[in-house]
Amino acid sequence: MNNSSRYTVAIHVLTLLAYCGPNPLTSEFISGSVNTNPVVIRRLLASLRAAKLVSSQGGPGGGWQLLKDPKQITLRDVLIAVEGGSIFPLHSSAPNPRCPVGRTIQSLLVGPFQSAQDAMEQDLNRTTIGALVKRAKASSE
Amino acid sequence: MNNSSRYTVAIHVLTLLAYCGPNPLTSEFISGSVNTNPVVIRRLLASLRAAKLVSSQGGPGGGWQLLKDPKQITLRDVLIAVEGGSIFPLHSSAPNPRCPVGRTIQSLLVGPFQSAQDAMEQDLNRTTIGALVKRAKASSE
DNA sequence: GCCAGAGTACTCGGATAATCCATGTCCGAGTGCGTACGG
DNA sequence: CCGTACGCACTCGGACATGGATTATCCGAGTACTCTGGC
Repeated sequence: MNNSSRYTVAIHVLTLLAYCGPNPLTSEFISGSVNTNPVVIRRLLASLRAAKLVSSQGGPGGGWQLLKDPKQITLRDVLIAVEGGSIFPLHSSAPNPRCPVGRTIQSLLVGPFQSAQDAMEQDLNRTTIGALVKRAKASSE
Repeated sequence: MNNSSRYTVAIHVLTLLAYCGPNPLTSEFISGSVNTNPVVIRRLLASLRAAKLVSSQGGPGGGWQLLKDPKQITLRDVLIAVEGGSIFPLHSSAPNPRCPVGRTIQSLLVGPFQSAQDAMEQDLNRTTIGALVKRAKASSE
């Protein structure tokens, strides 16, 4: 598993976009909230754009906007957008095929890994960006 | 070897230890099956030893042995041993506390993240190292 | 024949170099607005 | 007064350094077996 905070930051950014309404936000502004570099935000949003969650616009008044209703974006959608495929990557270099365990272990793990990921994604589907925005607004009062 | 495959390699190694019976295996032998460096195996097994899953022995005839019945080791145990705490790390640097989203997002995510991880771990608990060994032996016939 | 001791081979464990990935910095490409000029 | 063309500020996007982390290599510490010499 990639122990990076990409996923958390992605949720943060989408929540911020939804929180600040329909007007576009620049990567520099967003980086001020996340407390990181604008380029990191751009690269992260590029993968979210590939997942059709956001759009980018250049020039003055440009920036990033949501393409979907925040209530329709679940944490599962975000996870898939930033992590791509499986949460549990297999060996980066193939195991030894001459070992009875090495040549079968990957095929044996596909099932349990997929099952565990499905269980997790089903749980993540229960939370939407819209719900996070609602709670954030409630907390800021 | 990518850090992200630590979990898969850990399962591989434990399965191999269980497969090869009670006799200890050296890190060099194990690395031959995983197809990586012996030191990587040692460091990985060090964390499994900290979790009381394996023991190490120096000298001739030494190596690594399981400390528990393979049927009693679940994939969840392995995950906790190698990943430690949470699957979804929060921001590496704290978000901007002056932003209403930044100062609340982390506390808002703790719940959903914990819930999703619980769901995943519950699913991982269904598979044991013993079951993997059984399937590996069945496949090699 | 039996025991003690040294020697040797084997394994883990830690320290140090090399490599890889993520992050940060810089500059170019494109866009939209404002302004100035000409009709 | 109106329309057009130019210039400028702003933003994203990609190319090139930089830093930290992971990995690989090397050497030392400890252990068990084996061989040898003495009793």
